[in-house]
Amino acid sequence: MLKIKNDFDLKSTITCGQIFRFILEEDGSYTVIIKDRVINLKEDNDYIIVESNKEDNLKEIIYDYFDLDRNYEIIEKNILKCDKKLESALIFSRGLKMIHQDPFETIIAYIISQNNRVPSIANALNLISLNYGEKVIFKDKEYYLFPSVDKLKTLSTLDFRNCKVGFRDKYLYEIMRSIENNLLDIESIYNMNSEDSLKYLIGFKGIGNKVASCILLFAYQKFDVYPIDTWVKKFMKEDYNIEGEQNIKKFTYDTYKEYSGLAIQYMFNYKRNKK
DNA sequence: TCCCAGGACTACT
DNA sequence: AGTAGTCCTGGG
Repeated sequence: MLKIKNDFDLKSTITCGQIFRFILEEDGSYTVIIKDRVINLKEDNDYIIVESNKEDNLKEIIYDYFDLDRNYEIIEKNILKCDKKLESALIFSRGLKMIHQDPFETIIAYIISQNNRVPSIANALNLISLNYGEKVIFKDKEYYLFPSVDKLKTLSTLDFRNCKVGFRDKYLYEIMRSIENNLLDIESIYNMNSEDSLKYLIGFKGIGNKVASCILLFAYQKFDVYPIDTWVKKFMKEDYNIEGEQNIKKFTYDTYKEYSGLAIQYMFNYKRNKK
């Protein structure tokens, strides 16, 4: 068991739409599956109690995944300096972290996310894990890890289809081929700038602008990249009177520079969740 | 039963 | 260069 103290808003971070596979337990705690283990996190006053089936390196894994070593206070100050109007969104979203997800799992998850709803996406990812991932028993319950690259390489288009991914089956099959013959080098994206990595990802079938942006923000921590959805459009229209994706991109990049993705995430969280 | 929402691809102008 | 039609699933 691990006890952490941080200005970390567990609920917002897990439920704000960055990840699809999490379980809200009856006691209000959250269970997530990270790398090779199942992890349960429970708020306890100023602390978060972390339990897992594997204790080794647990602190490192949690800090890396929830981005707890980054100084968000400085980022918030910088964003605020660029735009005073974001103050209420920043206060509302304090403690929201950008989850550092596994790139491979994120690529698969967001290809499935195209033209799809959150419950269906989660269902497909759970089926893929159930059918091809390793089983882990934790507190008498069964969980399934996300399958390895090598495991998913062995699947046919039909195998993917049977996991309820629909017409995206061929994209997933093709992306596994691209990984297999090194056309898609997952590690190399860490070393690319945002513009190049966006172009690189969009070059693969099944990955368009929105999916690529999600992958870069949520798995590669490229904070100047972000997806534009209806909530972002609504916020930009209502609060800044800006319309059109190009205009939104230009405005946010001019205003928030390298933290555009984070600023947008704070807006999104505020707009979607405030009463 | 039908209808709808949700991104990217393909095949058209 | 821009755009209508199409691909599936789950829920109303």
